[in-house]
Amino acid sequence: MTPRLDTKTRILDAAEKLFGEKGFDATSLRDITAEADVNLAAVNYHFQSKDSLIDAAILRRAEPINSKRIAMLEAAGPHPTVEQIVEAFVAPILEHDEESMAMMMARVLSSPDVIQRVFRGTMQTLADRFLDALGVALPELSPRERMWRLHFIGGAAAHAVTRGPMLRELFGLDFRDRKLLIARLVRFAAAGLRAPEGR
Amino acid sequence: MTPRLDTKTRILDAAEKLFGEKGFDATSLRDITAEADVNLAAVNYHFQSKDSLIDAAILRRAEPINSKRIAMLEAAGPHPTVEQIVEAFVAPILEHDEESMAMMMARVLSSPDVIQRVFRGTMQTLADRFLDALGVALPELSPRERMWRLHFIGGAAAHAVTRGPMLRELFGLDFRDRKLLIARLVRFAAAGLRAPEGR
DNA sequence: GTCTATAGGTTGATAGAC
DNA sequence: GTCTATCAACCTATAGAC
Repeated sequence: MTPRLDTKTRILDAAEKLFGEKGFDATSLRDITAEADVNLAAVNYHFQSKDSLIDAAILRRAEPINSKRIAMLEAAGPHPTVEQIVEAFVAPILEHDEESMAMMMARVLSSPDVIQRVFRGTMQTLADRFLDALGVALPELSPRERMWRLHFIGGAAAHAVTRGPMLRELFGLDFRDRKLLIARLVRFAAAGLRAPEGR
Repeated sequence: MTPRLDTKTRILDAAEKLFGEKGFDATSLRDITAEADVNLAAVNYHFQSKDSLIDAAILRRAEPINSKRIAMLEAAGPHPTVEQIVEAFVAPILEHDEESMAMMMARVLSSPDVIQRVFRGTMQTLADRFLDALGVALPELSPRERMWRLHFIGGAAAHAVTRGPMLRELFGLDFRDRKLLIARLVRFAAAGLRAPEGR
């Protein structure tokens, strides 16, 4: 039998699942404690408030993901291709084992309020790192155009995750499709990045 | 002086604004009636429930937008270019006068629950229409690849809208930037659509 | 660390006077 | 059609026993 995880982890796991499924505002602490099979008061003991729990749930995943992004980018050497840059940017979100986590991250990307509270410094330095890499691979693009295109790619990735379950309902998709989806997105995004800037 | 709009319209306007800013779940009926300067009970008189109000607020905008999408696609003639198809798909969302509406639509796109309840038939027929047009312009792409790429573009458009206000904080953007943003997105997406499918 | 109990506030919805 | 007043249900957060 699997040992019962400690309360704090159980809460985080349940919160992540429900935040992804229903969103942050629609998920109550009671929903979470029921899912985690722990007492309501345990939430406020281990975390101080609902907002702190949201932050903790997000940061538990965002940190390793962003680390992996940087690692993949550096593993590609000093002159990564456009494809390598894009894959380092999107693969760590899309390939993760737990779908619940990807769903929660998609919620984050589409909630300006949460993003502003949690991501501020972290995301900015990450974006700068990738914008620099893009600047080397595609020196003919203006900085502003690079920024917009990186946002487009982030939006496409988030959307792919959010709509994933719905699309899986329509077509039967097996587990290998996650790698295939990454390949699709990389090809699409790399071609978009290479488009001439125009005017 | 501008005449006071009727109560039903005032409620819809206020709901749209707040839904876009805070999301559907985080916006209470009291928030809405305060913003609209109408009585709380008026919401349940004109609309039956909060869910019905959400549906009404979305459909008031979705219908004209989708009509305009189809109109732009048909205005491009029987053999529209890839650029014309993309522009017909994204411009009606991005170019609309009221930012509040664009924000609300972005919320819809990132809420699987709401999308499933409201859009089911409408969005499916719209997507089919654009997938057919893409099939003519890019016959070498498989139907499934076309579908994924259209989703990527929808996600990029939604993301561009959601992050718009935040980006506007960082750089000073004037009102002409909406057309420029559309041009950027069209160029990026058209190049992505033309990428070879691979394998 | 985990529980019960409850405070204190907000929510969506409605009944009924005007 | 619009208002006041109110209900029942829900929420987050905390105090205090074990």
